[in-house]
Amino acid sequence: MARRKDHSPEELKALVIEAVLGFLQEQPAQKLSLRQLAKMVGYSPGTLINLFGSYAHLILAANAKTLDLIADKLKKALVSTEDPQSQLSLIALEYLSFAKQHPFQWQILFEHHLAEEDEVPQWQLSRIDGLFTLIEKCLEQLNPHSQEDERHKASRVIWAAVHGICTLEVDNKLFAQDLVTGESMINSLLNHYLGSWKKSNKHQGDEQQ
Amino acid sequence: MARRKDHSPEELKALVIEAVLGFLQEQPAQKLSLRQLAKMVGYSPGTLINLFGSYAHLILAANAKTLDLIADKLKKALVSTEDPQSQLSLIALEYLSFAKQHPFQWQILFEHHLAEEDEVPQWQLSRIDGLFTLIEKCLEQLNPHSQEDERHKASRVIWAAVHGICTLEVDNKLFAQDLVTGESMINSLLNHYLGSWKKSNKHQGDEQQ
DNA sequence: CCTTTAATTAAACACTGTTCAAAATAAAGT
DNA sequence: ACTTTATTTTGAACAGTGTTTAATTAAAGG
Repeated sequence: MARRKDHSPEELKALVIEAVLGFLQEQPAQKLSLRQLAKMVGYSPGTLINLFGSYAHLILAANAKTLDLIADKLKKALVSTEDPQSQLSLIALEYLSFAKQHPFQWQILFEHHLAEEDEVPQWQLSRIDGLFTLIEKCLEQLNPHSQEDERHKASRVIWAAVHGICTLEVDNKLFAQDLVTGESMINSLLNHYLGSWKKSNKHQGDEQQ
Repeated sequence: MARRKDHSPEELKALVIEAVLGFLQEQPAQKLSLRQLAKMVGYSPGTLINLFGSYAHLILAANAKTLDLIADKLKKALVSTEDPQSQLSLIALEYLSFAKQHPFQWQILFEHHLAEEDEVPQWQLSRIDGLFTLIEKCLEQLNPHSQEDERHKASRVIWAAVHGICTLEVDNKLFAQDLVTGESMINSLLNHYLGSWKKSNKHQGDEQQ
């Protein structure tokens, strides 16, 4: 039992990740396991472990793929219009759309925690940084007189807020009446927040008291 | 091996929940297990299961306790000032403060998912509804001319946004420079969003396009 | 005092991720 | 072509998980 070489390591990795994401299209992450994943791709559990290092790192690799898919969606949405506020609105709605279409894939992306002894790898961090840069560029178009640290902060606020809306929508924890959807909440958030933000240039109205 | 009656069922439940929350003060939820929890309180795993029904429902009971603790904190913060915007700011900051002080307890509160076959119990839903009512009352003071469905939506937007900030702060996924803290983000969010919201009464400026 | 009732648990069950030595084969060396 | 080396793959064992169940025992009722 050795060297079947049906697949190269990279091929096998891609195969496994595909199996993970396929599974998560229909069942939650709790029901996924290394052993049945191994059965799906026709290899033994041990093989998958010395491919990825551990089950946790296997999930991390699948999450990296998910992040790439999301980044692609957002970048495609970005080019469909010129107006920066519309751009922000579109990428936020695309973000929500992905979360709703792939709820389990979305959940595991943010609920999977590595053991604290090994830190999140660099390639994962730079992926996220790229998404923030996307937003900051919109903000710069929206208010060219804004300072970089203002845009830095606003990008975090906006993303965290949109992210919160998506999370609670997917988890069904908004307890909102039917007319209040994730989409309408994102519109409300962006219109009010950006409406005020783009007017507040020379550092006033941002801090309270 | 039977009927020790060292504790009444309610006493034992409280004891177990205390053990859960105590454990989560120092270790993440993944490292908690029914078996070592049983050892902590000096009972067998089976006893805990027919007390709570299952491990998932045991965690749910601990989460209910957490929600009560949070609700208490927020209500106490509410009475310390009269100004509605300050009230909203204070309860949001208290919410963040709890998340930072009890990160693992906080995480399990929102990352624990019941199997879809049994729905979330009613007493859990009404607890959350109470928190939304808190916010809606502030919004009514902030803008007495606002309509109920406007406040309904705004309360969801604000809470989801604050919640997103807390989640990403706890998970260390904001990737913000040192000056941008969860607190400063909450201030930015509330000042800009509420600043625009309280002026937009008669249904305008809320929907986009 | 005996019977019934109910609480408690040990043991078994079917899982889980991980480790490791053994097995199998492809590639390299002669 | 044959041997050796190196590498990939895995089955089996291990320690752990939540859950079920039959057996045990203490308390309550008559």
